[in-house]
Amino acid sequence: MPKIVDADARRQDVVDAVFRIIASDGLERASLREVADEAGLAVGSVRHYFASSDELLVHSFSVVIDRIAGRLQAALESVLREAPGSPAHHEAVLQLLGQLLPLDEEKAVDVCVWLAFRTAARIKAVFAPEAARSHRAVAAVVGQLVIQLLPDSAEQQDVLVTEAERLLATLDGLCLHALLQSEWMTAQMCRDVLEAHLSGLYNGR
Amino acid sequence: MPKIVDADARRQDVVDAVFRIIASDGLERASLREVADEAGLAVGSVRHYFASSDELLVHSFSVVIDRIAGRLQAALESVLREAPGSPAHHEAVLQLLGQLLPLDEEKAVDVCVWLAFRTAARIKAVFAPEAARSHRAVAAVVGQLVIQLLPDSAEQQDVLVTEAERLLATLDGLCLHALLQSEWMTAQMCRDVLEAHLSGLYNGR
DNA sequence: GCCTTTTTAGCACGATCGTGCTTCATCTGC
DNA sequence: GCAGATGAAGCACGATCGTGCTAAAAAGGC
Repeated sequence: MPKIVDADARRQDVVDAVFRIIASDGLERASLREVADEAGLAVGSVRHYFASSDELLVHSFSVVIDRIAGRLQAALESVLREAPGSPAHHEAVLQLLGQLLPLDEEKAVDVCVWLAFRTAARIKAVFAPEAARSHRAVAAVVGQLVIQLLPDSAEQQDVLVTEAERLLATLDGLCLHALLQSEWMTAQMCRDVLEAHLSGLYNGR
Repeated sequence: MPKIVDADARRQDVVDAVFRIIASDGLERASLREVADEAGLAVGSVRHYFASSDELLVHSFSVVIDRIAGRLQAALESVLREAPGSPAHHEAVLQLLGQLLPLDEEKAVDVCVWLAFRTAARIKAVFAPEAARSHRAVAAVVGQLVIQLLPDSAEQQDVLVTEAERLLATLDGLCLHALLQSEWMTAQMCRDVLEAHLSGLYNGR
């Protein structure tokens, strides 16, 4: 009876439009009208798939979290497959950390949208649950990575926590700088900073 | 002839209202009407002192940059007064880096407003010049600090640049986390992370 | 006491926003 | 072929925004 449309695919098209708008014009410009235009639909159509503006944005937040967390998880498994200390292991670690940086066009959109939602969650309470989920997911992966990199400090829980938090902070700071000063914070500079941080991790303990 | 009002003081009152609104409700809520209400004035009065909304916001950005840069400069002079390696020197360095973190209520407002304007500058071109000035000012201080902390690497320009950028990234990341997850990223955690980073800097080279 | 200039206050316009609601088109199952 | 569910589109309302503009209020100089 109904007109058959792949609803999930349509929803994803709309979410992609949201991502493009946030990446280019910021979260505050991601209104229903702008999103509908970008997706080539009418406002009423977008609202057919998302009950409200908040639901659309929260769902978009959720999608970008899943995308990033999925890439992180896959990269973590690559790290765990390599022998600690080997060059391949080192490269896999760099690859993992690079998932959180805007090193190519696709990841640039993702981390930009991701950061926009996280900062917006400070003000807009509807984003808070997803922001907390995002934080837990990333912290879990980076925490496991730090445990892997600092096996000698396994008994010193506080050292592991501090180092995980330090690595997380450096990553978020790099991400911020790469997004705000892209001409200065190049991909090479990101890699140099990560190398320096890792070498400090290896030698320090 | 005129009604005598200290125009500069009035402008500062309005700017303070802008700060409070941004810190509590975000930059996008800092409209002329909200700012006027917060300052206890009428919209027309605010517009008497600031030609437009953009001028008000850009001037507010400039004020917060000067505040932070001034504190950084003063802290840098304290650092330079102490003998490198002494406990007093170490404490002065921590004090300097803490100027960029929301460790008390006053600094929390400042760094929150500061971050809001910097991220907005990615989208709103009117903020770009001040954002660039902010970046230069902070990078100059942190750069001098890194030179002071790594005298042995004075000839390796690239090492100094990388370490300055790494310290900047860690600071911005800590600031972001402290603002977004204030219950987890406490002042003590910030200090632990900074201590770990500095100890890595001392031993690494 | 009045005049002039600064300060304060307010109105009105067009633009944008989210959203409740209605209307039309489209396609499937019978 | 047609009934009915579903997708697509649009209107209208109230709220908020920046801004051009006007007008009242306040206060020092004469």
